[in-house]
Amino acid sequence: MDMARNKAKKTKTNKSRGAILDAAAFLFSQHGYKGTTLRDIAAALDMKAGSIYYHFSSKEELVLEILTIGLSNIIDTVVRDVEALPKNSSTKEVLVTAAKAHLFALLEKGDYTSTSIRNYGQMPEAVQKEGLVIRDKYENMWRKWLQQAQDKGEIKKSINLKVLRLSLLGSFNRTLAWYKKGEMSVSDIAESQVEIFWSGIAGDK
Amino acid sequence: MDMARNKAKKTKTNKSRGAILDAAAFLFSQHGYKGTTLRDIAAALDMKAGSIYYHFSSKEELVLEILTIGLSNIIDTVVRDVEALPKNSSTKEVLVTAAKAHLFALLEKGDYTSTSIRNYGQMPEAVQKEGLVIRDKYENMWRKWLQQAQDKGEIKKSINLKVLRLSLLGSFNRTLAWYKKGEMSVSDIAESQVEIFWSGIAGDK
DNA sequence: AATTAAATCTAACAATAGTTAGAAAATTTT
DNA sequence: AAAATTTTCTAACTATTGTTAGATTTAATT
Repeated sequence: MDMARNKAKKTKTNKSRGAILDAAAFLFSQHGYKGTTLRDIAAALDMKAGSIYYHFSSKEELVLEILTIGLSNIIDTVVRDVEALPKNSSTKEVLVTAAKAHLFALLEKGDYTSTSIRNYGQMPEAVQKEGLVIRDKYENMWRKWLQQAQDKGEIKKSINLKVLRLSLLGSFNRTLAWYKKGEMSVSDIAESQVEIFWSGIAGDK
Repeated sequence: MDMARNKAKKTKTNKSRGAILDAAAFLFSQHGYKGTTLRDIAAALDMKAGSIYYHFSSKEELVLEILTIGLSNIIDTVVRDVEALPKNSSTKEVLVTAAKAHLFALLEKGDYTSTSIRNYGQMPEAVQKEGLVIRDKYENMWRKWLQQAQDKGEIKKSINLKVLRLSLLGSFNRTLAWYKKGEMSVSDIAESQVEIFWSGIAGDK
């Protein structure tokens, strides 16, 4: 009957919806998608499993949203920080900035990103497909940066860019497996990693 | 009654026991531990789930054996190849050799190793614990090699060895996620990766 | 060929999973 | 405060899971 009415319904839904996402991201990152039940997630919030269905229509929808948030967060952070650099920044500066941004997003909002990066295999196919799309977009950015740097002579011609890109992102992402809060700062880790890739490790003797 | 008799019972058991391990490793690596059912594994071999219990006493025992095989395979291969080098080999030679051995083990017996390296979280605690023991042993080898190389001046003093070790192994292991048979050879990937770490990527301009 | 042992199957059990419909409680709006 | 709406709970259903005991088949040994 009445058509224009429910536009900006300030549904207070968003409170526990966010709480559910957080709890689910944490548990997924800890025990995997299949290893986490809706009852586990509900219990972490003093709720019952059935209640989750008021906010999400399925377990799959829940994990899809976590995946999207996790991956987008990395991309957005990296893009923002890199674009904020002066136009004439050196490749190394870009690398350090991107590395720091990537690691910050990865290790701070860690529950979302690690859910996204590990355990592809156990997720429903539709979710995997969506993840690939986002990841490809991100990898293409890196592909472009590295190619431009090599064209300008700031990266040796002899370097295989595919191996480089995958080694870089591989060692960034693997940080998830060993990073412990309080030991080394995210910033130091990023600088250390870029320094290794940039200058190599060979001694002078 | 008769005591010494069943010493080397050439039980023909070993045939389908191995087949079960192979099928399980493949499925685990593809869909994760929790995402693979005993019925899936049996079906892949035209068997029924119950039959698996003639060879293994539980799903946990099955995955534990796969994990042990996968990790030990990497360690054994790497140790064998590195120890076969002449005593006076350079650090870079050691690195290239170790990288190749690691990647070969990782990518050839890939089902076992990738089951072992991904998806820790979903495995039973006892299995995780065992995996950590083996992994620590391996990481300690690398720790030793890198430390000696730095002491001898073959790796810059300024390099943080912890970050280096984890970056190296991280990018090796991440190869699992992108390696495709037929594109780049395992050998080339290993050499490429070591070259990047060894000499860095900085151009001369 | 008969007997023994090895391997698989059948058929079920109990536990747990995602999911759902409707009742109950909590919150917001009037 | 009454009414309407939003949120959570209850309680169940169905499918699937790891697992088991016993019957059955296949292979090895005598």
